[in-house]
Amino acid sequence: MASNYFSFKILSRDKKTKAKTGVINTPHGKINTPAFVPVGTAATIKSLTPEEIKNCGIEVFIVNTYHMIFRPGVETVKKGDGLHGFMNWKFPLMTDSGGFQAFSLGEYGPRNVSDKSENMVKITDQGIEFKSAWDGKKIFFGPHESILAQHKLGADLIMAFDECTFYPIKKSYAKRAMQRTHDWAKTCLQVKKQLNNKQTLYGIIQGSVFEDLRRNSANFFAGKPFEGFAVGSVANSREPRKKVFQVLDWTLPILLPVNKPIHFLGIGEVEDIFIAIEKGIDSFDCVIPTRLARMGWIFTKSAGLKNKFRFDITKSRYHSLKSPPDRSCRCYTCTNFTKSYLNHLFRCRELLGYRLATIHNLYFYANLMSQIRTAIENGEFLKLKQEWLKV
RNA sequence: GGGCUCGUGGUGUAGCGGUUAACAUGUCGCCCUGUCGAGGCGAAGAUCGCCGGUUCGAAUCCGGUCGGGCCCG
Repeated sequence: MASNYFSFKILSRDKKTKAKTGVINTPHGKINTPAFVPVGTAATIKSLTPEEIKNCGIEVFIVNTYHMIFRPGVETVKKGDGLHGFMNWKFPLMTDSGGFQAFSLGEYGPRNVSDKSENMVKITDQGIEFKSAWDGKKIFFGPHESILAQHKLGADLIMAFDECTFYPIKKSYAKRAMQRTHDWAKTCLQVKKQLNNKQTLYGIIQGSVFEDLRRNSANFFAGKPFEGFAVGSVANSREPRKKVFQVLDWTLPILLPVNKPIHFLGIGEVEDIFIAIEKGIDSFDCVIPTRLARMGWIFTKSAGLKNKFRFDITKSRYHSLKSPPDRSCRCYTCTNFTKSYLNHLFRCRELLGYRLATIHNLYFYANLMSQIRTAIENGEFLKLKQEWLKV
């Protein structure tokens, strides 16, 4: 175990925006920010080895606590020397609290708009009762359980247990969920202290799409001894796109003066990354590059904003094209294979197709973040943003 | 020369007397933002080789014909 624990240093600030570069130091090495954090749900970035992940330029990824609880079980991971040893990933890691699964695994039912919980996921002031996605067994999961599980998993950066809300939502319910999240946050801090835990704990700001609630939540977390902040329940609950960034406008002015790293949960599209960095965000996690890779979507700058910077390699028009997936890319995939070959692999559902597309997309995201960092350092963030987002 | 089989959307098949002919794949389109996801949804596409007959009704039964395959001489 390395001796240097967490620190966050801001290295440069853009003069015209809130964009900044920095370094998060962890016991497993540093993370350059702004950073993109890919998702390795089940203790793997699907289809890639740790070496391949690293070679894409990825410095950190996030594993899902909820999934580890059921398979293989946190004790098993702990016996395997924590996630780092279990996966043989020697670099920084993040874990999610498990709270998000109340949203992602629950039925999109009545709870959307009412205060009543009538789902297979039952939420109380104590925590969340989950019905296992694998065998239907019910388990209870609260702030205490979440921190304890994340403690055993041993990631460098961990998340406070929160309630991720649906949209649309009644304000009364959003307020209640936020208050619960605050109560749970306090419990998380207590449990962490009791465990003499040295992991870096992020508090998660909630409050849905309501300005006063979000400000309330940001103020609450700004005054608590969390090492970092995360903004939750924004991009994945069907909130109108406009609201997603309004939430940052409401909360970041409160959080930024505290000089702690700020993570934007679930954010992902290229355009969204530029907008969020401009407002002061330091890191993001998102399934987009990896999940879409398995669906045959290849990211390229040349596809442009209107195509969300990607194209579908499975289309018949790529059947015989001998050019690389992305001409301007220097990743392993693009320097060794053609569009035609990837098209073939996807049509045959060959495993290598998923792997090569994932490698490319992660490289694309890591490279994008690197370009953004350099631009911020050179005072050219807005220039780079405009170059990418021009229509 | 004789016998047996098969012929259904681009491709491979199911249906073997009765609603708008089913499925897979392919084509085209849409979707995916703290991963239930090595996907999901949708559209187009066949007058069931051809001709005739039986029947209220035939892709389905019968006869002929053309084409493919197999077997016996």
